[in-house]
Amino acid sequence: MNPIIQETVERCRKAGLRRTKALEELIRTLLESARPMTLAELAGSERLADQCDKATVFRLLQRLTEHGIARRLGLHERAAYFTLLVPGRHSDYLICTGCGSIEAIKAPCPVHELEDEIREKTGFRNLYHELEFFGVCPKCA
Amino acid sequence: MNPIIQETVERCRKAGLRRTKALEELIRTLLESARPMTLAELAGSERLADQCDKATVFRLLQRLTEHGIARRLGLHERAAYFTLLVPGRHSDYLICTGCGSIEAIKAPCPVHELEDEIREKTGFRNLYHELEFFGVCPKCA
DNA sequence: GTAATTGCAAATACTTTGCCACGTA
DNA sequence: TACGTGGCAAAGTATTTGCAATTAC
Repeated sequence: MNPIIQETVERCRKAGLRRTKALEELIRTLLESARPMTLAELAGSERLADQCDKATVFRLLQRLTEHGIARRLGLHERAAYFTLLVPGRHSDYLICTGCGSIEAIKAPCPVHELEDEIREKTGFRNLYHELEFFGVCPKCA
Repeated sequence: MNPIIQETVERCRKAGLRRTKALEELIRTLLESARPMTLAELAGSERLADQCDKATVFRLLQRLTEHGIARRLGLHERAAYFTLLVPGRHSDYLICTGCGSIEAIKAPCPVHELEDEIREKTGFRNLYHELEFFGVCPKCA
C-alpha cells in the first residue's frame, strides 16, 4: 500500500488528530486524485459517501488545513478546492473554462525565483504561491 | 479626466452595453482601485452605494466579464474578486493570509514563457493565467 | 417604440455551526 | 475516563434569478 498515505496519516497523528476511518479514507481519496477536489466531490466520492457526513469531511479538511497538511485553493469556481500538501511536491494547474476540467502541469514551476525575491524584499513569512492557467481546451473549442 | 475610463466605456458600447450611470461609476471605481474588489465592496463603495442595487452591480460585472472587459478572480476568500482588464496591463498579487491585504506585484511576471509553451503544446485557446503569492505580512507576523 | 437595464424580493448554492452521541487514546 | 470526532439539522454568507417598472438608443 502507498507509503505516502501512511506517512500523511502519521503527520496527522503528530498534529494531534485521531486516526479515524474517515480521516484515512479522506487522505486516500485526495492522494489518489490527480487534481484538487471540492467538498461536495469528496463527500460524494465512492470512498467517503457511505463512510461519513459532509460536515465531517468539512471539519477534517479544516483540521488538515490548519495543520498545514492540506490546502484550500481558489480555482475560480464557486466551490473551494482542496489538495493535500505532500513535502517536495508542488503543482500548478491548467483549467478549461469550458468544461471545467483541471489538470496538473508537468513543466517545472517558473516562479520560485520571484517567490524568493518577494520573501526577501517584503519580509512576508510562510510564503507560497498558486498559479493557474485558464483557457478553452481543444475539445471545447 | 482619465482617458482609460472613456476608452473602457467605449469598449462596453461596442460590446452592445448601454451607457448608464451605474456602468460608468462601476468602471471608475474598479479602475481607481489598486486591487481587485468583491461584489460587496463594489456595491457598498462610495460611488455605487446610492447609485444602484447590488443585483445591478452583479449583472454589470457579469456582462463585463462575458465581454472580456472584466475578469473574475479566485483570490482564496469566500467572495469572488473582480478586476478590469486593461489591454497591456497584467498583475500578479501578494496576499496576506493574516489581515487579508492584497497588493499588486510590481516585478515582471515570470510565467509568460510557460504560458506560450502550454498554448503550443496543449492547443488551449484564450489562455491566460492567475498568479498569487500568499503569506503573512510583517505586521501580522 | 423596443430591447436592454434596474430594483426589490425571493431562491440557490456552498459553507459553517450547535448540540448531543460516540469512539479513540 | 476524557476529549477529540461524528451525525443531523439548522443557520449563515455570497451569489443568482424572476418579474414588473424604467431607461437608453
